[in-house]
Amino acid sequence: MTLRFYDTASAEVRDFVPLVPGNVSLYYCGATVQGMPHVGHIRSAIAFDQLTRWLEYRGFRVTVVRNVTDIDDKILAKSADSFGPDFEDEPGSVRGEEWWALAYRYEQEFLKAYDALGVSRPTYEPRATGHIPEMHALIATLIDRGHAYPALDESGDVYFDVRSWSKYGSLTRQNIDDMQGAADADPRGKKDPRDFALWKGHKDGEPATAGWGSPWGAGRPGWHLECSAMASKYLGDEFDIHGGGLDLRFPHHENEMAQSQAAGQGFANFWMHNGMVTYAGEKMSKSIGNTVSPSEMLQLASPRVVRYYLGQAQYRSVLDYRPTSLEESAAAVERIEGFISRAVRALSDGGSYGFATYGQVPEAFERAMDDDLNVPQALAVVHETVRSGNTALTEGRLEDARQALHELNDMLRVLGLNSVASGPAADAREMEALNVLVEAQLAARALARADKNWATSDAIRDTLATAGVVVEDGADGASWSLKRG
RNA sequence: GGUGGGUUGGCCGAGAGGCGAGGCAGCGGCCUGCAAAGCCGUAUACACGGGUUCGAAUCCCGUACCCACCUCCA
Repeated sequence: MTLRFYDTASAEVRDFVPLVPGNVSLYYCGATVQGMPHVGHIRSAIAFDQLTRWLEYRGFRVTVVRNVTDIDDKILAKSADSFGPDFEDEPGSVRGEEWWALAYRYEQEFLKAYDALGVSRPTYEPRATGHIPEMHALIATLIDRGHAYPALDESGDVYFDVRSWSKYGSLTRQNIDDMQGAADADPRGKKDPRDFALWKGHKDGEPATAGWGSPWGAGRPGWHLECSAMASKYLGDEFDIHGGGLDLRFPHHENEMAQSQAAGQGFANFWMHNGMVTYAGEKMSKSIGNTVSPSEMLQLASPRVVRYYLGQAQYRSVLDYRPTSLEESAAAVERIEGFISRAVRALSDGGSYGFATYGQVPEAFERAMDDDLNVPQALAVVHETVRSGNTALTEGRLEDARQALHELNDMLRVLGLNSVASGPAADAREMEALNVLVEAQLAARALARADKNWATSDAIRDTLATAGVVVEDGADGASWSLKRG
């Protein structure tokens, strides 16, 4: 078996070998907490969660860092608006909200969404504002080495000098001189319009809390610099994988790579980028206004179904959301859950799942995941296992059914489908009461059926169906479940 | 203009020279008192035009269209 991942920097699928045997260091870009999360953000997190889980299945110890960018232009602007006369009361918005309060509020919203959809917590989740000294050190190194300079005007900015770094553009294979709009960009105090800010000088009107002292004057961090500083702090000067959305390749990741390597670091060995979520063929984004939020999706389907949907495609492909998408995923998930509940009932074996170490997944599943996380192919193995398990149950081959159930369980764990709720959390006492009532109805129905009184039997089934209780007759009697919304 | 990626059956979505992944929907059957679930079967699918080859969805050349990025973006 060989693990292989697509590396954006070399534009090819390469064998993955960690720098330190047995350990993998992964940094992926998290949220800029300037607004509510949409499912595009969550898809990215799910993709890197699947990566993490697969590496863990393969026996690696994985250190995961996902940053929070908790200061930027939009956060400050939005906070400023909340003090202004044009402030509009949207759901969840707060009048007169300081930038740091606003950032924290959205950070919590992202966490809620990640948790609801079974995205494992990273090992570290550093905030940009907590790493100002590390950024200063990096800037100082870059200035010493001749790759950065204080702005030529009085802005207090510090810029990276792209002309001083011959490899600038190599991540995205771009030639500096071919970059569109470079010529007409506002040069401000830059030597070259493509130079980007490492440090942004404090401006009049910005809150004093949004400025930190530095050798180059008060200011705040540039976006790209944060990630460079935090990645090397937690993972070292060289680490295995840097991830993020495809839209971050340029300028964000190109700039990160330039800064860190110009400062003498090896930086990321692999660059992995997830594809965009689109809506009717267009990239989901705030500016277009075509976003769908995790909570909207969770109103339409269970967390497990939403996770299945967002994680079903190969992570690099475009995922186009359409109205029927969740229904199709729901049907697929119900097929899987149907086998599990039948198997657990037949095997009286419900207690041993959900934790403990990974067992063994089918070889075909391993091959699929090893090959750049081919989840669609892996899901084909999941469904084949469900089919053969169902057949084993029908034919009374309980050991084979047990084997299928165990394998299925491990596959679902790797895909993160075991750590999300399959339906709205039910109150245990209410479920208990419901169970007593339904079982009483089913007992009455069993009597009617024994008398071949089909009218009564069907009436009971219909009544229960009206209440959302689905009855299924099996060889060993009737069973019931709650219909999903 | 530059860079990267696409176009697969009614829909989603893998594959990458010869055996039609898988799911959803549909159709037929088995099972069932009837259902449901399950199982079995079921499709002249690979944007277009050339070429290479015994054989091309897959390789080569060309064309069309779509998407992303080119300093806000997951």
